[in-house]
Amino acid sequence: VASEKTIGRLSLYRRLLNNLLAEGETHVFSHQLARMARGTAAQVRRDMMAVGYSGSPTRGYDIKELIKSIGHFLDAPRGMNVGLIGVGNLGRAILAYFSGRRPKLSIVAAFDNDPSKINRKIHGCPCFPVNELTKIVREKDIKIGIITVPAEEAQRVADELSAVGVRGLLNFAPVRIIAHRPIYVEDIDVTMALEKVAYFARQPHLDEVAEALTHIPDSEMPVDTESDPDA
Amino acid sequence: VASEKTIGRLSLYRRLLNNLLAEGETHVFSHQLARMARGTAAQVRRDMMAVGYSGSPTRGYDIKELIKSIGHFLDAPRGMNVGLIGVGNLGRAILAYFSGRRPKLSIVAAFDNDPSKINRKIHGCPCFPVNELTKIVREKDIKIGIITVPAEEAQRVADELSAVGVRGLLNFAPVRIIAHRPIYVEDIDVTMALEKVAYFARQPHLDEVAEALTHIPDSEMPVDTESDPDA
DNA sequence: TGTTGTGAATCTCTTCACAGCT
DNA sequence: AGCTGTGAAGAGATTCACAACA
Repeated sequence: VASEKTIGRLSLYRRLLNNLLAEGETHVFSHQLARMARGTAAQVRRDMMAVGYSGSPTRGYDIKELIKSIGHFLDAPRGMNVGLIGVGNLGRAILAYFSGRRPKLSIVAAFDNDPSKINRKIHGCPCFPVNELTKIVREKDIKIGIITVPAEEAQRVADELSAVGVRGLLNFAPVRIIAHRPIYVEDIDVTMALEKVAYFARQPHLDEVAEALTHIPDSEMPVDTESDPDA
Repeated sequence: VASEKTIGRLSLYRRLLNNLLAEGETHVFSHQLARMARGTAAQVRRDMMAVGYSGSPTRGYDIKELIKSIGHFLDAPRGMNVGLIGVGNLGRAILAYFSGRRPKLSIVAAFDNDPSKINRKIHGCPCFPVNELTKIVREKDIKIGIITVPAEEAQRVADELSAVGVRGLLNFAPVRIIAHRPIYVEDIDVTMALEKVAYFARQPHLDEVAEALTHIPDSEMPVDTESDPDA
């Protein structure tokens, strides 16, 4: 078990590694991965400790092997089925993005009440009426729910899902869901994110504020400077 | 200036406070706000220190006043204009959600290349062709960009935006943007979020894991127990 | 030389615990 | 009695810095 932050970064590393692989690379050093992930080399190495993968001091990390190790660590061995509730613009965007990818984490059912949406496939995903939620979640062994319904309905949907044994929720509705049994809830709150951007964008010249460190003069690398401090 | 986490929570508190106000409440205690925000009372009080608002020991916080104070602290006095690039499903979802709200943070222009979308209003927001991006950003004094284009185009769009003086980006594309000048970037990475949920949902019985603490038996409150330890 | 892996130090965030107020 | 505001302690996350290795 690792911290929430580490898990998030591992997911990011994996995506970056897949990109590298697609470009034909075979090995990568911690500082390279760090730069792509906007982090530090030490951080990358620390995260690798969590997955238990070791690189070679000469060649760095073997990309293929590392992807496999991260997969071992992150993914459920037999994958996990996901359901999406609320096929509005946002729901469709997510269906489109995930359709076909990630066999270990596939959206196997969508739910909505609009008759024009139900009983057909949307971006490759079958869509059911919401009143069949319980039935289908059981049938398809859905363990994770993505909530993309309007704010007013989010709590009710969450209650239903957790009652049928769903173990995790990704909630896009601008509401803090109150769970009545142990369940992991991750909120994606666009308003909060936008207000954060507005706040930090406005800070006079905290140019070097956390995330803004993205600005790196190409020449110097953010390697932890194991270099001579007297230089 | 406050930490990223504090800013996020303040944005959340404000939304919760507005809900309370709509329900006719006038005052709130730190532990009430904390429960709604899934936090602790001490945390709430600490965050209040950042905005510099003081409550009364007897009545708690005056909701109206507190909302005003948070606004003072978070919002730019004259507001900030926002532009959205990429009017796909996701872009439309965001336009729909923000249309009309937040006068201090309004989306004043959208951009896309699809001829059927440009030169008309979508959810109340005028839509322009992407090749007019620079011109319109200048004209409308846009300071924040929301990137909802496909991954391949995200970096290019970000470069253009930062070149015209945009100071913050909210990026939905599954790409780590490399900034070439100081600019604040906040990524919303749905894949990462979903994988996080999958990971923690799967943990055997770390029922009490961080976010899962949502499960509160209604009776007992997560007040910091300034109570008698001998009881 | 330049890298990895990791104990130790540092930095940041959260919680505790209590004085002060009403 | 029960709350707020806050110094101080505690937890947690990140970074440093160096031994070990190729």
